[in-house]
Amino acid sequence: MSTSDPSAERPRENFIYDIIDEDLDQGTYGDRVVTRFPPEPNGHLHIGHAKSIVLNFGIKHDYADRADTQCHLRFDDTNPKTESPEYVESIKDAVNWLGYDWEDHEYHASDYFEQFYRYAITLIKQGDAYVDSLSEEKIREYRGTVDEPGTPSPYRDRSVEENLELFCKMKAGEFEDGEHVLRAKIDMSSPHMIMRDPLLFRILHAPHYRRGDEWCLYPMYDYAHPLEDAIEDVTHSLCTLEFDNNRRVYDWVMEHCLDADEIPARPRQYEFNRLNLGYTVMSKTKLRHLIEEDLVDGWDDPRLPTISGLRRRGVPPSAIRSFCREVGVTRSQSRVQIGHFEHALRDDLNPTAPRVMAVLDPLKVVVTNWDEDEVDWINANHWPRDIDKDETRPVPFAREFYIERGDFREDPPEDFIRLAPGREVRLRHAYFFTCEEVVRDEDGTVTELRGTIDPDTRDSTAPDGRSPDGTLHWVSAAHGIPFEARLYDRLFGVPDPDAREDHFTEFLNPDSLNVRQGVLEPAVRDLDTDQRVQFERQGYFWADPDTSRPDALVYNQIVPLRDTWSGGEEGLTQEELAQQRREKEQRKEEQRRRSLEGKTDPAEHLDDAQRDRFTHFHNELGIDREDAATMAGDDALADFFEQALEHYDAPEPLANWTVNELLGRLNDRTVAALPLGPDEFADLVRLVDAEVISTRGADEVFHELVENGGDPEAIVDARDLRQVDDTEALRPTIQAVLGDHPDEVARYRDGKKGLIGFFMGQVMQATDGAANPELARTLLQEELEPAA
RNA sequence: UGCCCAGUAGCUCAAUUGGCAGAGCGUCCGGCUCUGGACCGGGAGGCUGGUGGUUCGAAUCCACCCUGGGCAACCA
Repeated sequence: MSTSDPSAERPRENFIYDIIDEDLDQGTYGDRVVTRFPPEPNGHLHIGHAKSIVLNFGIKHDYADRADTQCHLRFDDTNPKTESPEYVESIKDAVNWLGYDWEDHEYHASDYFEQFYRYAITLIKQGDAYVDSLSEEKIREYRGTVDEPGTPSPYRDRSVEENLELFCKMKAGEFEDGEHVLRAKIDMSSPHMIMRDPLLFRILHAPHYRRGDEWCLYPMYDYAHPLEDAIEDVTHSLCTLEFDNNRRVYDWVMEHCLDADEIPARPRQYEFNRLNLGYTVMSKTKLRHLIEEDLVDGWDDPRLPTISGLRRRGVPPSAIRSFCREVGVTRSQSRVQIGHFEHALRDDLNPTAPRVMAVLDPLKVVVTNWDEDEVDWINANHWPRDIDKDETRPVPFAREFYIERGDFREDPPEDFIRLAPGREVRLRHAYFFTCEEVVRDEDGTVTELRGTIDPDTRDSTAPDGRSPDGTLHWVSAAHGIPFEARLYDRLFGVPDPDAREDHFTEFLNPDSLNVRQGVLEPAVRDLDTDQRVQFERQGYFWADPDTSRPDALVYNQIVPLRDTWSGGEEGLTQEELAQQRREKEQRKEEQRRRSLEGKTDPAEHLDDAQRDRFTHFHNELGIDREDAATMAGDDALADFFEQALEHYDAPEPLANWTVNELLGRLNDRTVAALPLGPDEFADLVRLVDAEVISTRGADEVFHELVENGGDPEAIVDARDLRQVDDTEALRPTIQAVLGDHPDEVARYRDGKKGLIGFFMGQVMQATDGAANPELARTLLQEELEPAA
């Protein structure tokens, strides 16, 4: 489905939708869902931005029936050196064209400068920020490296008063660029480089395109962005994967700038994978390079992935939207095949582009059994049979017409089903034609074909039922309109021009633009000039909005038709597929070998005290090396384990639970922060050990303990989780489950044995995890295979 | 030798949070009296990166390893 209305398109599930669903359920933000698209106005938008636009505005549309939704267009204009109003206009134009409306939610970060400043004052007063007077170089030096901690700046401990005074002077313009900066006071030894006292403000004596010379103090992204989101009450702040690290500062700024009561409903940042398209480049600098070096014709060159380029090429906005919804929004980096994009274009254009005939590389054909003056006006349908539309146009057939030069071969290969000497083909919408004579010039080049039509085949069928394999498009020589066709191919010859050692321009495809002088059937004159059409058997085209004139038509190829005959450009051949499979197999084998080689002793990295503990766990308690090392390597965890051991002396099950279950639920917390202590933990393990509860039941109890604490046995009683070991008590439940799922039972008996898991799940659910799993499994098998 | 993220069909992604490994694209075969392309039907394709562990049951939890990517701008 493709329409001009973005809200009519179906949403595609992704993890961000899951998060929003969850927040709506929990009421985290009440019924609000507010997203934003935050470009910096320092360049033109491309298809990668479109993915973000479609995601953010798509959420606004998709949740409109369930929530109070908004999507803000925010210009993140905090760097006066690179930004300009022309870019603002170009971006607004692009978002509009894509079909989205930000209503009255157009914002500029530069409008928030006063608030950024006030928040900074707050941070200074709290002791969370300080003015640093180190040089740019020194700051870098002091920051350390990835494996060496940074060292604090000598200015780090300036008094609040001094900081305040200095910061005011910075704003007042009393210093030169780079003399001072404002930094957050976080942790110079953090393993996360980004947390080593990130810069908040720098001095920049540069006029801002909106604020003029009002400010000489400009905020950094890491400081400004969270505040922009907070100021606008954004709920879900979506950005690309490379901002993953920045989320730490994002959260820090929120926690330290906002009031306590604002924190629960504060904006949160989520990262998704950016769009990487094959055979093109997408970075601003690379695009700019192509334009400045005149390697393409400007930002709107139809070969470029820019919005303006795609627009000029003729790509409909609805096709871009559906493409962006089809590509995955995930956290795994990926490169999307250009074929996917082309498929999305064809899918969109197929039901909307009327068919016409055009010959791009004309070869003249003369019908010897047709009168010179006779013209047969044929009523030809604009639409193929599978499209539910019925509009026709008159197409003139006369003695001389053009066909595609490539549709004729003098000595055709085996599977060639087009025209050759002595062969008969079907002329689209017209007669069967047989080639009888080939005319050449002195160079031997074919200049003309001569032959005859069968007058009894005007409606494309023959009275004797014969049916040629090939169908050719054609255009009457006397009626055809000469025109220029511009065929575009991928800009680069390799899928990853930006990821190679050589400069990316080395890989430019010299044939990315191919200009042809063709002839067009006259009925196109009756179509709107901006109507996208299909030239039959060739592709989708539209008149170039910049250069096409009524007396000199120029058509851009939007996308060619899929071509299974001439060796697919996008699809892979069987051999290529097999090759790819082999390569993958080899990669796996290699990885397997290396991963085995790289194995280390789990106790290797322990310090002396930890090693003693490890020895104790392993040798005296009989815990296996890996688990013993895992616990010994985490002092708090080991303490917890030992305390639990005092309460219930069963080393092995306790170790299993500590490592496999407890560690899994811990995430970033330490055991000390949990609402359950070692005694309760030990009690839980005892209950499982004594088979009072099943592991599944224990899982539920454990979940409750981790969330709210409490007494394990009390929870078991309250939830009635005591394990059911009684065959007669369990059998009815099992029979009920089987009775509720007759289809699955049939499929199981048919051989789909994997369904045993499904039945187990049902039984465990029905009993809230109380059923003894082994018994349940046995009984299920008994019931499912009665005769056995 | 740090920290973070990700590895599921050839490709892009799913998998109701521990319970049937699926979809789209591509590919192959068949159908369609008029596009070699559109449309319809069907097939093949998987050791879920690896090894061990926890569990009645693991793509999912734990440990270690392997592979790829990101992070050390007074850019965003």
